[in-house]
Amino acid sequence: MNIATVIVDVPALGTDKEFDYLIPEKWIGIIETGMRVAVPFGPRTIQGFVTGLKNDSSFSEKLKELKEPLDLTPVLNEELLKLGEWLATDTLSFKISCFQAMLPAAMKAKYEKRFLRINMDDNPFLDDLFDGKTEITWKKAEEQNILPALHAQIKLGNAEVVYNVKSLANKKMRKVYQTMMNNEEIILLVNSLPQNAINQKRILEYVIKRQAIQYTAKELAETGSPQSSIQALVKKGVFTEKSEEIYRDPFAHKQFNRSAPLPLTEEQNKVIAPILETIESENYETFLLYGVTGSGKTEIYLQSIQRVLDKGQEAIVLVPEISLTPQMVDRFKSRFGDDVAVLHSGLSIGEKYDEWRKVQRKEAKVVVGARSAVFAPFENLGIIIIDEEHETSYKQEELPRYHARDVAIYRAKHHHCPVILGSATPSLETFARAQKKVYHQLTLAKRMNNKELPHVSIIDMREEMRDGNRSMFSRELHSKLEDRLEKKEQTILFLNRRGHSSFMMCRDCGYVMQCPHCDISLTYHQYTNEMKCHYCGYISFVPSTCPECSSNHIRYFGTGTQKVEEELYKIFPEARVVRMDVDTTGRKGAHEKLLEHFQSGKADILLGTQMIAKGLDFPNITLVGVLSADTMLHLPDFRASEKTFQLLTQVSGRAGRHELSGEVVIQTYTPEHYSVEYAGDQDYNRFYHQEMVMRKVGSYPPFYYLTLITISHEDLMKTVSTTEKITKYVQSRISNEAIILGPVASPIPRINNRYRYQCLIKYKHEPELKPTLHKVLEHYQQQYIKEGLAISIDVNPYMMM
DNA sequence: GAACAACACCCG
DNA sequence: GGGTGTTGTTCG
Repeated sequence: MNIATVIVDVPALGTDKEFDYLIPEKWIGIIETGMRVAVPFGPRTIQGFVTGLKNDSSFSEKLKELKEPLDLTPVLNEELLKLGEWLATDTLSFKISCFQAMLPAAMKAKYEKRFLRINMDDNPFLDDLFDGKTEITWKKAEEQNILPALHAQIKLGNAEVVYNVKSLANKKMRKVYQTMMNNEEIILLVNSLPQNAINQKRILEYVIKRQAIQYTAKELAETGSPQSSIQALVKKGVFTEKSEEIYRDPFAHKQFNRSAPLPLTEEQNKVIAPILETIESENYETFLLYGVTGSGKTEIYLQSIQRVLDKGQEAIVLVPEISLTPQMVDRFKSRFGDDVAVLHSGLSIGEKYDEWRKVQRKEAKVVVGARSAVFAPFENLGIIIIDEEHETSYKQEELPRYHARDVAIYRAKHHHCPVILGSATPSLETFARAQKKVYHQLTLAKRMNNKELPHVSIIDMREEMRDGNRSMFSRELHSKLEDRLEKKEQTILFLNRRGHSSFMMCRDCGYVMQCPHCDISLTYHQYTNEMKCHYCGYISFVPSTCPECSSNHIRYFGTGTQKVEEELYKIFPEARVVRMDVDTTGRKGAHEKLLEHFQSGKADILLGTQMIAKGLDFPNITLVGVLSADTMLHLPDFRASEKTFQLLTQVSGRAGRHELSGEVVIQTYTPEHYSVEYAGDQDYNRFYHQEMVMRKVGSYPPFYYLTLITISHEDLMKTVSTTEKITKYVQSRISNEAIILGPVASPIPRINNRYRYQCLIKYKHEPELKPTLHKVLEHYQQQYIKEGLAISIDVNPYMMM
């Protein structure tokens, strides 16, 4: 086996294939499938993944030798390599992008270009160019404007360019000092030291006191002695100096109280039985764990995982990014201790890398993390759990556009283990599959403490308006807020800002400030006092008079959290409000701090957007107010009703989870809409049936699969004509059963001066579709990429914009 | 994606 | 001729 097949780090269609490389003699037997290697590629050296080993190549020319391995052990096992290939075909992405998506960001290659001086003769000009050294980085040369001069020297044979592949990953190391001396020897040494060597003496006294075999640099430094005296002792042979890898521990400052399994209710016992059976019999099966909020889903997860661990297997738990609050992590850490690795975007690149390495080295058995944690490199998986299964954050919007649920099921089939999809409001796709017995449905209908679900009142804001109430708080919400403030109970106010955020409009002529590069209105940001485009980042001043008609009746509309906060202070000056949105939670850890502040009772009202809808479980919350339930309802998205229902149900579930019972007030302009009405009744079943009718009529999932093709280009005509051509071509290659919508302009027809057209394909079974789309990409990518034509294909899209 | 060869163009 | 900018090809 002296030839390696390699997928190289060039995300392009022409390079999305295996390249053969000779393995140099000294690496034979060391280089394995799944390792990262540095390979020469054209004139450069780049990173690649070894996908296989073989003895002969069909490549007709002479093979190049690969340069060196970048790992000691493979970073991708056979399963993950196969998964990557499948993912690439399934989502129409490049293999290299899929491999990279499976690994922590720290493993992405960093490339470095340097000039090396070859001619060492006395040459003042060369000395000057290289600043007296033997090499200079490309970056430095560029800054100093000496690139042309260096190129000239390369031609003369006085210098050359070397390419380096560096791993972004840096293991955190620390110095440790070991001593082989016993007490007597040390005392002898202390006595032989000169009088003034107090620092060395102090260290040795510490050593005698501690009697440890090894000391960290930090420990020795704490004796108050400088680094130089430690080095002096190393020289004298007291210590041997070593480096060892340490893990960055994001939870180092935290104490986790060990928790024991809780006794299960009768209902929970019924539900967990088939899961445990599947774990025992090592079969693949997908379960839908459908349970209302507070019904004890997490305990089911924990005890299922316990069984998996008892069998010596491993577990993956996916949670939506937003709910990776300490609360969730706490529950897993306190049950499974150091067996848990946590992977989420709040960690630094290095921290993520360390958590990943814990898994790779089998030091962790349970991974709790967001979407990408589904790729955790376990080899003996016993269960995959996806909590809040309906969350759209499980779909990655960038390449590769995969859905964690699909990956989970793929991996579970490979490992013969169960997948649990947990939700109080399952996605229609999942629930429909459970109804069809594709998934095994398990239901938890009762809340654990037998608390009743909170009472929900739906307020028609049109009526409030008619009765002369122009405030954003209905009379009912107002009086309930007053009541809670008096009783010192807590309230959550939820503002569904997605849909329309605050924009400027002239009351006289109706002018709305638009982004000059995108067909979207600018959003007003109070904290910076700017008008900002959410798509291209364009920033403009805030007009004081209307640019169209010069009227000074230009005002901002839509309700931002800041505006609600101001209003709250006006009505309830004594209320202590915590505001949570992108502005107040930007900094790392801010999220947790605000929640802690609220939890400890230092605030009366928690005001926020989406991010407060999930996972919060505070005993003193007795009122939940939704300020405008229907802003999302009018988005051009067939899932708008589903999302509205889910969100309203989720927020309502925040109230009265403990001793105190709760109330929910939902304010809306469309109380008659079924998603609002059924959310008010907390009636998932009726919502499901109504929504399924709508989906059937519209030929949407779960009745049809979708694939969305979006074409964008600076020139409108080019965009339209290309979309037309592609649509026609696709139509000619697939059956009449499929429905093709388009070409039509995208919901946002222009972003960053690029026009956007799209074509939506609805289908049930089209084996030719993916090959056809691949051909489309091949055809156009080659032909048009230089003109700036962009084609994006999203299989099972969640964002229709 | 990036390097480079091939090509076109311009210089006055 | 030579410098400069653009385009197309290729990478094992």
